Amino acid sequence: MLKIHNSLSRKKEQFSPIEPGKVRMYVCGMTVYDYCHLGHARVMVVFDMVARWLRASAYDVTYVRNITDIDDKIIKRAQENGESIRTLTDRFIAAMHEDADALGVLRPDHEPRATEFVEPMQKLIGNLVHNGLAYKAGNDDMCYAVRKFEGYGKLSGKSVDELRAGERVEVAGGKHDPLDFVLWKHARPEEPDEVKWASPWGPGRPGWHIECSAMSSELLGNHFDIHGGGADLQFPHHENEIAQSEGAHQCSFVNYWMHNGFVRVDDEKMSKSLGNFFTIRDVLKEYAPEVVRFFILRAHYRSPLNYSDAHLVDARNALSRLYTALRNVPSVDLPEIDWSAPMAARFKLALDDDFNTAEALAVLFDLANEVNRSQSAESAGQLKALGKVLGLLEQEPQAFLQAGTEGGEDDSAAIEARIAARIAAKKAKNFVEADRIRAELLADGIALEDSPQGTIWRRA
RNA sequence: GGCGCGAUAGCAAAGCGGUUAUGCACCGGAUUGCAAAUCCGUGUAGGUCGGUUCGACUCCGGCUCGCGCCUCCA
Repeated sequence: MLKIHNSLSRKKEQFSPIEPGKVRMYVCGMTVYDYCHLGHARVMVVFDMVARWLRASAYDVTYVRNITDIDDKIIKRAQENGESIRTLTDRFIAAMHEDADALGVLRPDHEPRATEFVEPMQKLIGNLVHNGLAYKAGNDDMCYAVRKFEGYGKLSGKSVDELRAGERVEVAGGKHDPLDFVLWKHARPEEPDEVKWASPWGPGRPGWHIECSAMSSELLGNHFDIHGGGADLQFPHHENEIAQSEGAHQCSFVNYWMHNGFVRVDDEKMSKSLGNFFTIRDVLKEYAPEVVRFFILRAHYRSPLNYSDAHLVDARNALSRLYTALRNVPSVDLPEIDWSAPMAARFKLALDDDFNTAEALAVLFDLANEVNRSQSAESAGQLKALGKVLGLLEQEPQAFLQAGTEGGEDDSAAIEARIAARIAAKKAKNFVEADRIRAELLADGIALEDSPQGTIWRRA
């Protein structure tokens, strides 16, 4: 039985879907005005893993991950670049897909773009006005009256009075209360026409939080199972979503809230504002995408994850051990996983316990040991099959072990030639020459392994 | 200031009230022409002070330190 740590209760809870056998999940995705960094990689990989595990657990999953393609930073960036919003966002959506594909992140069932759901957003705001929860502020922005929503703060554990928002947030735009947030921004003259939509409250554009309430409701219904995102979205974004959706629909919004921990650099959160971020594509120039995926899944999704070269190298070496086992022992393809088999049962227990991928990977290493010891094709097949559940170990082992860095030249022919020279030297019992070639190759990052079947190489 | 999270061996990272986590690195052995890979084995833990308990890394409390949210942020 699956247990999920619910941010609402701050406890692990037994998972029980609204509709038996079906899971509807919404995850806050990217604001597309720049390349994705490793923090984004973590959200994508973590919830990809969640969706995969739910599917492996025989749930019929509908997974939605939205794209924010209208917001202040996008407008600003497009103006700086002298291009249209659409050109900018299209470009970075394509880049995001490239990064996600590389990391083995399967496409969600729906990737709604905010700009395509402006009508539902307006409908939602209309509901809020009707329910007395929204008002027109002094500057003509439509705002949410936070204090009128009972239960505001239940997700973040904050109380309206404790927030004392005025201390750090400037009360702007004639809001009734500093905590109130914008639902609909009235059009500013300096902004391009591209970001102006007609509305009952005058031309303008949606506030940030409303898109998720509208899109989740359109694609998953007013009440669904799982809502995920980075821990920094818990407040205010997700708190505001609850206020909007429950305020508009007058029903419960989400049953399980999941928040993943941050990627850090030198024990500090990796973020745009701190400027300490590494883009996915930069990291992929140094490390294989599967190594990055493995690095992310090695930690529990709620723990902080420190990024450093040493950790990525460590992850690469660890993953090599699994691939080496698969290289050394041919595997049979298993049509399906027998979850009652000891290793598979442990693996399942781990993932059922709030998606404990660290523990699940430990099982994979134990299984690799068993594979090496028994040389069993069935065990090897099981290792492959379990790895696949996490989106790992799907490459040809040799391809992984011999892969160079992205864009590096293919020098395998030269390597093979030097290996042939060494074999000739060995045959002639010229071990000094053979060892010299081997040392030379190792200096070039190529490690040799002799076996009765011949000599094979991998990148060290 | 308010709210929350964490502190595990050289590094990384889990479970668990009593029995080997796991990976990388290290050491010994097997194997090998020598290595590598692999196997076998050894060692190195649980911030600090108290409490509960027959027994605590694991539960409770204090302290110290680190981090996050309270402002756009995955």
